[in-house]
Amino acid sequence: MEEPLLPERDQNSGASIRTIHRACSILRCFTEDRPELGVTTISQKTGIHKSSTSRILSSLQKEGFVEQDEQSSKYRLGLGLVSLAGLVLERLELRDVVQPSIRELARITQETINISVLKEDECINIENINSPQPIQHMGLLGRRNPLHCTSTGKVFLAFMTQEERDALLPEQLKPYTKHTITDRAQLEEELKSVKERDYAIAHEEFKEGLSAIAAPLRDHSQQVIATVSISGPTYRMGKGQIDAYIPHLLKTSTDISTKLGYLKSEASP
Amino acid sequence: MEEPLLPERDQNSGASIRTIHRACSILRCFTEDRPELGVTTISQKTGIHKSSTSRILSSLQKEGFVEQDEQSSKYRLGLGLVSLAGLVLERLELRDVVQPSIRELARITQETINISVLKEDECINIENINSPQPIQHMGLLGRRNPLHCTSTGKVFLAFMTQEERDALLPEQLKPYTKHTITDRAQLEEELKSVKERDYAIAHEEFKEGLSAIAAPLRDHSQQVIATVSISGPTYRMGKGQIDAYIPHLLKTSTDISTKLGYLKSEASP
DNA sequence: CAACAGTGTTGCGCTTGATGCAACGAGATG
DNA sequence: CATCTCGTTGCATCAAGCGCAACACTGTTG
Repeated sequence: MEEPLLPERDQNSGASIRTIHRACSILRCFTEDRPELGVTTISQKTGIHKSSTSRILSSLQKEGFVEQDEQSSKYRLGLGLVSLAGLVLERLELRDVVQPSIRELARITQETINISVLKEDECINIENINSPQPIQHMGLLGRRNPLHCTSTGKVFLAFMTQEERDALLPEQLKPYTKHTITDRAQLEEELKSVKERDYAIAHEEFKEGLSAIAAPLRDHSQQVIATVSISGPTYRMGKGQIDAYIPHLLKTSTDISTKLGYLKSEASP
Repeated sequence: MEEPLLPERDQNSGASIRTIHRACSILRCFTEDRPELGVTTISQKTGIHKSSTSRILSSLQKEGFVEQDEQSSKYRLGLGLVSLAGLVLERLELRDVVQPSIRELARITQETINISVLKEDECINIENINSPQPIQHMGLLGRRNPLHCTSTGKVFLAFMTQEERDALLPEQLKPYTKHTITDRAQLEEELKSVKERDYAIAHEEFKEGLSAIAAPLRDHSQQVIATVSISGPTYRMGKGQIDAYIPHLLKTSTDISTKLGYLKSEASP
């Protein structure tokens, strides 16, 4: 309704099968804020005719990818997706490797720990241990976050080449809070500092009241393939607390990187 | 190759859009044992022409639902699925409710804890805490398990009506190990006992060396909507150990059920 | 209570777009 | 270098998905 219509996304190279593209567009309509949607709404958001939308949803329902509420007859994403995603996660041997290390980090910090990977212009959480504390347990599996305003994202950006960064970042950086860095030059400065220190900090740059620190995980190819992060409410993540966490975070990241076959080389001035 | 062709599944009511059904069939080809598949293999498994298979895969790749290995050019499931599944999990308020209780249970038992829901004729793990112990951490998010030979599945079966059970269970129960109950009458006996005790035990009925116990979670409608289970290697789950775990398991399940609005009624002889 | 404004679903021809064929290029293998 | 086998792609065909419009249904409204 209030959202601008998503134009049927014009894929770059080679035509995608239209029906599949449409089905995926429909699945992508569902968000954290709007977990349940009606046919008409989806139709408006995607620009797909109402009857086609209804038929595609009905097909997806038979496949278990969406479910329909008995009463409201609205649609929501289905458990079939969870099964498939489970296979994806199972495939990532990374998850097994990190387990003991992050468990220890979680025990020490009592805050939420996340492992994220880069996927196009977002980072996706592939493993998390939630904070046992009553207030806040943000980190959620599969959650996608922007790059320029999260500790995790800034780590990925910092270890890219300038070209890769330019390809991923838009001209105008979207402000999420009043602390979000929206100036490209300023962001570049920040990233340089991240690269030097080997970790990134984000204080309420993405969400008010949320702070996080992240460090890179590297494998045998010396590439940054993932990040480990600690996140929690800002009032528990003050300067002193973060300074205390940093050594543990860096120890965790180097431990995991070593297990992944990373050999620390001094040849990176 | 060695697998029998999946006939293009004839859905019961109303025709599904063919392309979508095909795409989903292709996605379902990937399993735990075969996380990477080539076009030809998929084509044979699904019975879809090789060229169509290639095109559908290519479309799914553009959507992030599958990835293609650079070298082998084989396909595997993609991270896009994890993002969508994340939204599904987020939607299940159940997950939030159970967190503190199962964390406590994990702390006490030091074994893997799973929360599962019933989806058609399988149970799906929607939340888990892995055992911190070095040997075995089975429970995996999104993992689908059969009903008749798992503690979790037997709980679901035990609290169904006879008709529901008959609809879900095949004539011939598939033997997974030499301990799997394959006789329907014997299973009914077992389920009656599960219903009386309010928990189920499975000793190597699904996988050799794996044991588990499960209890039902009920909501305000008095229905069993999920289960909580403790699983671990059999040598750590002997008779004595299980007897020690049962009270904790039952306490956890009743705690969660209470939070879900379940009111224990004595009126069920 | 009838008219209405929503919803999601469904026959029905039309034509678009996904299909199967076959040829192709790229690696691997002998 | 010939020969597999793999995944991809141009092309003509025609079935399959499409938009239209009518439908059934619910809840609201004058």
